[in-house]
Amino acid sequence: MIETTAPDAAALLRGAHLRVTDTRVAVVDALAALPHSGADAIVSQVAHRLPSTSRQAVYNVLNDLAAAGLARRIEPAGQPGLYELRVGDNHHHIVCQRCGVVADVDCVTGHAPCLTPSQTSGFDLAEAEVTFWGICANCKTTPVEQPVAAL
Amino acid sequence: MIETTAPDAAALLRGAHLRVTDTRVAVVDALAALPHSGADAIVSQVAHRLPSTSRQAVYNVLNDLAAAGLARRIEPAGQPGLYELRVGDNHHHIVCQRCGVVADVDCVTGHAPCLTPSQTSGFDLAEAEVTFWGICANCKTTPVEQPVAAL
DNA sequence: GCCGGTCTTTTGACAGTGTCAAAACTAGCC
DNA sequence: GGCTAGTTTTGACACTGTCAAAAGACCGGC
Repeated sequence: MIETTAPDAAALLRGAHLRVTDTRVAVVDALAALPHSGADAIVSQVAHRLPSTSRQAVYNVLNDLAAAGLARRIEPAGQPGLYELRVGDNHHHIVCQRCGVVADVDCVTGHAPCLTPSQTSGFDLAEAEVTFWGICANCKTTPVEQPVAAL
Repeated sequence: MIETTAPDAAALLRGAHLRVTDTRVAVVDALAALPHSGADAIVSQVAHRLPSTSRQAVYNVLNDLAAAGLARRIEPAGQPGLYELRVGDNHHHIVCQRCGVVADVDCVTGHAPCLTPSQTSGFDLAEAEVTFWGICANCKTTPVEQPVAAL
């Protein structure tokens, strides 16, 4: 499913002053279809529509999207970088320690108590990132298969 | 500096039921001297004392230390894994977006308001990890040189 | 003090993720 | 239609970390 080109993919790109190309539209669609997926998964997804697309092109597009603020890159420890289209809203992530699946968590407390450490060691604070670790509902009911991240 | 073998390195290892070897003591000392440093930096530091130490041995030791709970591995996005000896106390990290230097931040609010997201998407929550991003005092006063290098 | 078993380290190779560079191509605009 | 700058392709490479097997070192028992 979701082979359809979202009509707003092009608009999204234009809005960010990025040229609208097949590759980029396909990557945006892939991101919409597979949130929290790695570059590799995006490459596969894009390949369904544009088999000739190179891995490099996808990396370029993902970097462009991230630079333009259209996508966000997250990188939970022990996993390759993941990309998501949700940006601008301050949300966090919860990662399954067993299977690595990632879910969104809306900003923990509404405002941002965590975002103001008592001592910043002289840093100019730009943002805070919260990652929760746990076991997902699916893994809770399933015997151990293969751990992804150990902590 | 700090070429001295900390007298507690051996004790630390013994306490964790790990054999006390030169390599391990050297790695623990290196971690004490260079907190928040990557495997590569540890290898270099260890090489001062034990030039014959292989990269692989250091990786082994670091993994052993982490597994034994003596060290903790953190992995800020865009950087290789970093190790630190501080464990057990719930502290977080602030990372310089420009030079990559990492500083400790004691637990933000004393207790843990961030550690209880409203909705856990069915996850069994194990722990929360907070990473702050900003510009360190040093980079604030210096024009841009090169992004995320090491110290 | 010596011996043996087990744990560590060495050595060399390899896998995954991501980047660099240059040439060919294409979208957007005049 | 034609031009120019931005994109994509292709191929190679760097970095981080892991795997495997043999050699070596540590620790406990005798």
